[in-house]
Amino acid sequence: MTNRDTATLDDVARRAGVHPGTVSRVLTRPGRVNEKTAARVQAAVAAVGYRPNLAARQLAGGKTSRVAVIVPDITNPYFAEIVQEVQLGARQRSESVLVADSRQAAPDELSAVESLSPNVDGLIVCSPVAALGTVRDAADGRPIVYVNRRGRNVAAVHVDQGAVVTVAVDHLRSLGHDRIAVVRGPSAFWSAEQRSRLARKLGVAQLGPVSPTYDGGLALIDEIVDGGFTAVATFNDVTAFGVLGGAAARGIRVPDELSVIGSDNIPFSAMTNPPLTTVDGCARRVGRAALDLLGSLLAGDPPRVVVVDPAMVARSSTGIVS
Amino acid sequence: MTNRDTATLDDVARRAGVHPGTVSRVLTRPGRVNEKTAARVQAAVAAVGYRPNLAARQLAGGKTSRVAVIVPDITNPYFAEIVQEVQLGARQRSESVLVADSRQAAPDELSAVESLSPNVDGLIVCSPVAALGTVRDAADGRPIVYVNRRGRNVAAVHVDQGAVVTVAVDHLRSLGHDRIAVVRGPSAFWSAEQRSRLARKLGVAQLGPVSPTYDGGLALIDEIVDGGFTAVATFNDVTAFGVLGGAAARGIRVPDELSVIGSDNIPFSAMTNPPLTTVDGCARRVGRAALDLLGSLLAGDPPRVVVVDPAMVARSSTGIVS
DNA sequence: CCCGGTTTGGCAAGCGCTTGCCATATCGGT
DNA sequence: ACCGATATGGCAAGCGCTTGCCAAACCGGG
Repeated sequence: MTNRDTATLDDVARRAGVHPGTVSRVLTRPGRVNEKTAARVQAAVAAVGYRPNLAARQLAGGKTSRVAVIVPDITNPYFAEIVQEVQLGARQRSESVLVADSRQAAPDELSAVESLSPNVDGLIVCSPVAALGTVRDAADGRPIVYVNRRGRNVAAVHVDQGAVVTVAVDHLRSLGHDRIAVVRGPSAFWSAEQRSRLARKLGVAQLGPVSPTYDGGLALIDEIVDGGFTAVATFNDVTAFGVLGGAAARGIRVPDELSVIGSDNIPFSAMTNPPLTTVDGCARRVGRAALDLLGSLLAGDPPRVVVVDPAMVARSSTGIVS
Repeated sequence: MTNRDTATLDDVARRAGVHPGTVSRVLTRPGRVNEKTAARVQAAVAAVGYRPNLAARQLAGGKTSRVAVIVPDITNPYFAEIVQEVQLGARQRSESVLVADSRQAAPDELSAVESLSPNVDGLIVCSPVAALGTVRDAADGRPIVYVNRRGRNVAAVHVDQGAVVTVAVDHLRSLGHDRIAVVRGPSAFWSAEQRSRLARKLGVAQLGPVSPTYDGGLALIDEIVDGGFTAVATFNDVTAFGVLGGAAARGIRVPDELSVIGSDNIPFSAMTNPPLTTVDGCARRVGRAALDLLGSLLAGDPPRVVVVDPAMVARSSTGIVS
């Protein structure tokens, strides 16, 4: 039983004694209609409980009131937090969010962009691995905000990747470590490349690249031991968990014998044993900024880049060198 | 530049030498059109790269090719996995998924259902806390599949909550424990109530209820110690992490002095120290089943309930009683 | 060959909204 | 009072698609 009580523009118009077109203007073109009339219309809108039909609106005008978020892995809390934040912000603007999981595969990424684009006002693409040009083409003209990826003349919000490395290495050095290793992430990631460059500049040893997973970290332990490192900074928290696991399996005490520092500061990083020292990736701030940036793009502003500063979160997986 | 001038039904019709209405039928009413003509139309569709305009389709016919998933917390990997699985299945059916995070609050839950409903074919609502009647009303006639919540005459897929408790308690008893405590979840959750009932029936002590968070578990440690329990089964993995954390803080060795068993089997449960024994909530299976069930509802089938059996995942946070 | 029944495909009426184009009202200035 | 500029709101043409209705074509049996 479909009780389609959905009031239409015409209902509102009739009740307010104006033309439907006028109602439409009141709702979408502030200032275009006389204040007095507008008030009358608004009253009618409230009275009949009018809710615009998005499909009709999109058909006629092109506006969808929807945004898409594409993440490499929704199961990773870092991205889940971004999605959550975007969703929260979108709700405030009466927009809804479509999400797609690309499984870090360029083809999935592109097909997601391509199939979602026609039905959203804009997209937020997180840590894309596909070439930015192909993404843009797949988006069919819809504005895009990239997260943790930069490019020529594109809107983006990203954590300062150089600072991530600097902050971690500084922390470790201040603890007296000088046998420090930085773990490389998959080279398909822009962030991984940025960090690698900085590590090189800092003259810090690099391990990997390994896949940014638990197993990736686990597999690293031999290399760490063999290299005689006393501290290691991983690509992300999950990888750090792997290192922690590997250390535990080998009976290596953390932080006494090995200091481990992650990246992202996902909620779980505070729940491990020992709690993980990590560099906060500010997921919520990033998510919020991405949505705001998309909003400004939609408003016609030129592409901008927002850089957010990472912050050290010192917990118990790092300690003074023994 | 933009060769995406989106071919329309008319373009296809012209190219195939038929009426637009016929093309529409070929695309949406299998068998309604002569096979020969249909083939010609399909060829034309492929030739011009036709992609149906969802907005127009929804306006005219009501079908949206979209489903909504509402979760209490997308940041919890259990739900993230469900969303991921739904998204995966939806992609195969060329549907997209809208997600909303209700923050476990009934009002948010209802407003999400209400605002999403008009623009989706159906909804999957996970662990709702609101009264099912109000949810149904908010959905304005759209079919709903509930996850981990049962109700009279509604479609649902849920883990057998009784079995979750049974399986955990059996595991613990087989290890020799007889001072076992089961942690209650928030009574707003159907699953929490079901488990509580079973625990009572099994004659097992219950602790809490506590919020299903790390802090909730952390706070439990005193009660556990004071109660002299040698084993505790928590409401979910995150709560178990809290208990693990509390135990570590008090110098209580797990599993030697205390066995801890979680529930959900989120990926992180394998990454803790010690790795957490848990009852698998089969997120992916649940997500998949929910989407399939929604599909059958959409096809006109009557509401059905799918029960999935939980499975023990024995790891290292449980051991024989000392 | 004829006839009623069944396919098949054309036709056009919308679905609810936005927006360019106009006609009319309004208004300040002279 | 008169005039042009400007603010206001009506009008209707679609946006791309689905679908009920109907006519033409087709089928098999008598």
